[in-house]
Amino acid sequence: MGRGKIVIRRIDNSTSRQVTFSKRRSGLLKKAKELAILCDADVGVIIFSSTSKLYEYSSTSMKALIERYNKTKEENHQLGISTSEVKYWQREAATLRQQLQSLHENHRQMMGEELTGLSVKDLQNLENQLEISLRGVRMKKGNLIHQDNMELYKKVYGTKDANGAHISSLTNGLSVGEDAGIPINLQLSQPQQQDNETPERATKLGRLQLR
Amino acid sequence: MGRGKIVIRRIDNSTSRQVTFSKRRSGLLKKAKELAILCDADVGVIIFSSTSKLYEYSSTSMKALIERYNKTKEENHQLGISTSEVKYWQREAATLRQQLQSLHENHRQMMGEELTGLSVKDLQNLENQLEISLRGVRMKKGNLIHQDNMELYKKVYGTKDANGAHISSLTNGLSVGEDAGIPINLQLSQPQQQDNETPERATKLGRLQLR
DNA sequence: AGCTATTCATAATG
DNA sequence: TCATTATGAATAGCT
Repeated sequence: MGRGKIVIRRIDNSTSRQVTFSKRRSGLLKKAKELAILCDADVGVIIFSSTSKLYEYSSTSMKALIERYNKTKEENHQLGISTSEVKYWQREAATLRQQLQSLHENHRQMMGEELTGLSVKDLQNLENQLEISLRGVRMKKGNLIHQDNMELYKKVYGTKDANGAHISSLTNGLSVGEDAGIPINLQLSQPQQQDNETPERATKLGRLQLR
Repeated sequence: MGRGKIVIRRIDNSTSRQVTFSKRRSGLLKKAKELAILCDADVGVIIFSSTSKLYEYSSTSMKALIERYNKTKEENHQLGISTSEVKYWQREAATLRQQLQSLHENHRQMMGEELTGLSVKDLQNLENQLEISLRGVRMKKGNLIHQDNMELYKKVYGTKDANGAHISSLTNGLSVGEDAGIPINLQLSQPQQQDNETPERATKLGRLQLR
């Protein structure tokens, strides 16, 4: 339909390619409209030019059409595009939220809060765990203080072999039980707030908000 | 183009509408292909017949085309369709995962594990918190045992006023410090595993898997 | 952008 | 649904 037949292959001449694009584009969109009206169909056309400019037509709304398209595809092929992808991430978020909630409840129990609903046995287990934790923490603290002391010792008395009696006397104290009864001789800078001032809630961790 | 001119309006006759749909549909798809090839454009066509059957053409992949379309639209209008919805839920999941990880780390610390990297001050705070928790748990346990005892007492000695000396002697024991030194006289069924058997890790809560 | 000779698409029909 | 054909529409190549 023109002054001569053409073969369907990329038009090399940039200008005539541009011209043809313009003509045929409007032709295509017109045909799409006609089809939609004549045959009561739902038609959508998306065209990106080689320069990435967008042209489109949709008999209803493109959004609705695309969603309909996705839904249809999903049903047929289990081929998930955006819609099912959304579902996937929603499920993911839900799972994570549940885990978070569960862990949060547990955490509150370990903080000594929200203890209602626990049986005596539960409480006993919790108590045992807390004692174990406490021992672990005190042990670690003891180790750390000992290290700090050693380094301080070196600084004060010179860099050579500060081991010997000191180590053994201190390491003895580490298998300790109830209280942090480790002799603190040369503490660096941290003031030991011996006995309970009100500590901030958690060691790390900002506010948690569960939704 | 045909034996006579037609006006563009819905074809009433169902049969000829069907026929026209078939012809024009293939025509439209052909034109779309030609446009894509001739002019180096990215073209997609979606057609739903009046009976909801889907026909489509896309010069590349429809998924890619739709995503490109959405992205372009988003940039222009901030009109978010599926793609941005996916992003929303991805962000949501990422946030939750971070919270979970953070809480999990904190939890491990309260379990006396993963203590490396904490300063002496951190450890001191943790220790204080654990002591507070421990007091809370012991207090609660004491209350619970006392309650159980009272009920048992009632069952054994009759339903009337089992208060008096018993209560005061027990409630005294509740403000206790280091050990769960509450006299247990009449325990119901829970065997008191006095002193530390290995307790299961947490009180509740199954395995946590962070990804 | 227009114009127009041609080709193409398709309405009507069998 | 398929084939044929007359006709109008679309458009390639020019200006």
